[in-house]
Amino acid sequence: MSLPHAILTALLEKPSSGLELTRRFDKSIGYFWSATHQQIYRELGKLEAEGLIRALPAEQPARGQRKSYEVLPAGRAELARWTAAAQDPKPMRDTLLLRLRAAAVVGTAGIEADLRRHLELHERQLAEYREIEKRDFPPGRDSPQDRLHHLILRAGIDLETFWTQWLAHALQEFTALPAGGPAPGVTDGEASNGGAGTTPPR
Amino acid sequence: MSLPHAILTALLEKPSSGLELTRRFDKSIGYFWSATHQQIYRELGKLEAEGLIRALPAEQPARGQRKSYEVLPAGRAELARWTAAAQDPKPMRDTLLLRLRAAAVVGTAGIEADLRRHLELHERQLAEYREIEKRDFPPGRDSPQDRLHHLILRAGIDLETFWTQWLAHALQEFTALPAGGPAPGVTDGEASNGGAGTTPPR
DNA sequence: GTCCACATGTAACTGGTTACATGATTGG
DNA sequence: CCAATCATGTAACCAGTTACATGTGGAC
Repeated sequence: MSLPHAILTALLEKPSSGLELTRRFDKSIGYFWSATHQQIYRELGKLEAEGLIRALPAEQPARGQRKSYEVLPAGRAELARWTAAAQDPKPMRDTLLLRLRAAAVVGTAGIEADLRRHLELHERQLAEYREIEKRDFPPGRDSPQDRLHHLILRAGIDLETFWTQWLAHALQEFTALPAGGPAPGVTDGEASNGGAGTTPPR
Repeated sequence: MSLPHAILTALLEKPSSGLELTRRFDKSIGYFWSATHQQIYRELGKLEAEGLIRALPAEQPARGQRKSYEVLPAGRAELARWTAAAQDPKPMRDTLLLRLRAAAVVGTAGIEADLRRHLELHERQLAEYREIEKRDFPPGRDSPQDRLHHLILRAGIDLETFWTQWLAHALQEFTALPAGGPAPGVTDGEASNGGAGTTPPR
């Protein structure tokens, strides 16, 4: 139940149309809560039906016509309630770690290139965050809003820093590893054909 | 499409029944790819239908009777293919950061307690990881499998370290912040009732 | 024999993803 | 007036979640 609240936040920061929201979800809020335009339109419909937001007046006969929304008092109240409510952190889900675990069983062949690619992606993201920090948070400005936004950005920066460092370390480790084939030292009873492509992918 | 591969990995490490898998997904693999027993049974069914795994023989008339599975060559091949295939990292989704962003608009009242709680949870997880490291990775042992597993655990440790540090920093920042009410300096045109509870939660 | 823990499973729902459809506006 | 682009929307699907149902075997 987070998307509606992400939208409420975005709309409070600035009333917008569906497409404007979509664009803003490509950066800023989207850095930690992404959404596609289909999700956003669907959710805008629900929020309007529930009376948490309303379309800004300006006679719109629907399709092709831009429609902007603003948050109603009830929407602001709901957002405040949600923000203050206790929520458990979700258990993390990371495919890359899963793939490494799999590689320990079926062999590391092929995965190294993708680690390198991920490292590059994270480095790029980190650079982008640092750029934003330099641009939007020069020393001196520190209203409560600034401090909170900076704090959030810091989380992004530190996370990307973690990933780049860990991936660099992982790649280093890989060069020390024997080879790429099916993991030596691991055998299974009868089903051992070495992992060649016997079957079409699912 | 990661759950089936998580299961294949787990089954290659050790053939198991559905419930055994469920238990193993509460730790180990579950630390970075969690799953409930319903998901697991459903997926075991699919994997068997596709010929990637098979039930170990021992006449089982279904319900209430434990049924163990092992991976077939085709399953191992599919896992190797998936492991080596390039995959983009998923954009991250974090509710806590979203809530902070919302707090910058509707006020920080109430959120501090939950930050403190999260900090405690992450500290506990970190301690658990360190415990595992001490137990399972004493200096000296370093087969390729050990190195990979240790590398994965390291990711967990470093991630939890990041969260604990960031949360501690955030809480420090909070004590310096003015107060808890609706964010000062932010006003919106007409819909400003201060965020009091006008409406029942959705 | 009854109760409880173990083990497998079904059904309904929610949120996110992918593919596609349709109308309006604008530049050439 | 036609193509490209902007803008809103529908439909089908898939993965994960929640709640519940059913059978087995052992402890008492």
